[in-house]
Amino acid sequence: MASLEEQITQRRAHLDALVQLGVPAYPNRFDRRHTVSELVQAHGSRTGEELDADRPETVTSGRILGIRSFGKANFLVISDGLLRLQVYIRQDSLPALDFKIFQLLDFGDWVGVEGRLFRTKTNELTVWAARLHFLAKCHLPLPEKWHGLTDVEIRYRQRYLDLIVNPESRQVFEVRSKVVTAIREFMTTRGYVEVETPMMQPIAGGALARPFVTHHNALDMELFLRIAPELYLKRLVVGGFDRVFEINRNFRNEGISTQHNPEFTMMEFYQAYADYHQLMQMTEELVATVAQRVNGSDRVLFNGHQISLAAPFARLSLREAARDAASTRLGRDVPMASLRSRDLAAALARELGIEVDAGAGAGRIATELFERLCEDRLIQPTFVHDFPTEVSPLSKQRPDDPETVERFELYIGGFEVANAFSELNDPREQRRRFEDQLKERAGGDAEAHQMDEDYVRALEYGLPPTAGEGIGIDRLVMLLTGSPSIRDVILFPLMRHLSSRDATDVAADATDPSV
RNA sequence: GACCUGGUAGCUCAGUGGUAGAGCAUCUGACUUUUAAUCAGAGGGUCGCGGGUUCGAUCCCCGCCCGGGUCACCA
Repeated sequence: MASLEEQITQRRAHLDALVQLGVPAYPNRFDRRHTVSELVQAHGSRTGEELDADRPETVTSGRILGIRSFGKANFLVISDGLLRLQVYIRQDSLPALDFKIFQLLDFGDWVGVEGRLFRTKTNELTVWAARLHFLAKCHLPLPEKWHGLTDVEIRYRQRYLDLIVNPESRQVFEVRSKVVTAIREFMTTRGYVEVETPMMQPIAGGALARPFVTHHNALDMELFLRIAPELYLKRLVVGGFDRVFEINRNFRNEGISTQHNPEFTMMEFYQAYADYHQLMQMTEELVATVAQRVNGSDRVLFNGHQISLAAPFARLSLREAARDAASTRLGRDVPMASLRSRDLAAALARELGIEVDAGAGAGRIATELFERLCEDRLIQPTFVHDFPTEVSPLSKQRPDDPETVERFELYIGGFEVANAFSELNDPREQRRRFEDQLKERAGGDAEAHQMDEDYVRALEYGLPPTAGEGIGIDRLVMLLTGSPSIRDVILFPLMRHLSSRDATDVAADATDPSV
């Protein structure tokens, strides 16, 4: 007996046998006193003598990840998903029924255990079971206990399996949760109010990206999944929420890569009376605080790089970065003026072998040069600031240079982690910027911004001086967990459909009682 | 979208133009402090799917499906 079907049949037979013994197949509750993790944390450092002195009793539970059987003496390894604990099953220490239950258990089953803690001869912390309770059946064989599950496709499609057998995967998502908690606390203690704004929007605004389209039946209305919460959050600042933030998903209908998932989590926040300089400072503080909080260190190892997340971060102007990189590449001094004139910039791009859109102005070309020449080299945290106005339709210009806006992006590990700017709050200038975007849209740029009349109207009521920022949570978690792919920090990353036969899934057949 | 690369037992992986292999898991037996338990035995496969070449294909060729990576595009 060994094929998958046979193993499933065997496991079901074990469950049927339990029912024959009068054991409930699916009991409704189990009153556990301690989790496995609590027991390990409370007693993991205590000696056998100490345990024998006060004989701590417990009622605990978990999934069986190991069975070692010696006939009348047996060991289980149970896990609460985080830590593991051994259980000693001795035939003459248990009621006869409980021992029969033990004999019908399979790897992966859920059990409850009552007993006292002790240490075995090999000094392993162990529960000496006085009672054993059956809690739920695992009908399917688990991946191997030693190598775990390494097939990334199964790890992503069936994350539950990954979590059962790969503790390091569980750890990543524990860290992710702590990151969100730490950020939320960081923000709320600074007086930011957490809000929720629409994810279904009639105009997908606030970023330059292609949206997903959906439809509301009763209203017969086309809607877009949001690409950013930005315009709604700023409406709230107009309404008097002078510090707001939101942590939730954005959706962008674009390519997938190690750094891009179609839905991703962003923390976006707005602060009235602040400008982008203050946000740089706050961002340094936030990143270092969160790192300390979740890892106990502001240093991380990412893709083989030791990265220091301690403030202050490097600061680099976008055009200077592009000019310096271009100079190095060409072996001559490229004058800054080359990035300010459309014709000179286009010639420079040609010289560097970088293609740019025919309609691109000097600002877009300079940005393109930066992205192509500099971006992936920014391993240590770096604020790249002062973006061209042309690529920043919602940002406020520098008073001394209208071609440049007060905007920065934070790069760590070679990719963008945050994007922030002083918010454009002049409604007439905003309308003009939207109109420029409409021209680009008419020219075929599907990512150009649409006109949002209500947003302009909100600005007409008056947005105080405000700075805002978006921080990519997935990417921050990648850095803090050393995960090279965004799919490793998203519980259920988007995957293609399997064929209908495969998607039916052997498991579905196996657990269907009608089969 | 282009290129590179992978898909063999429940899992981790070998392998070959001539009836398909290991370890773990499974099943049978032994074993009252083991821990990747051990020992003895047994079973388990549409070699991703579909064509082609061949006396014969898991292997060679073509197409497709599903992953992973690099680039392009984006955040």
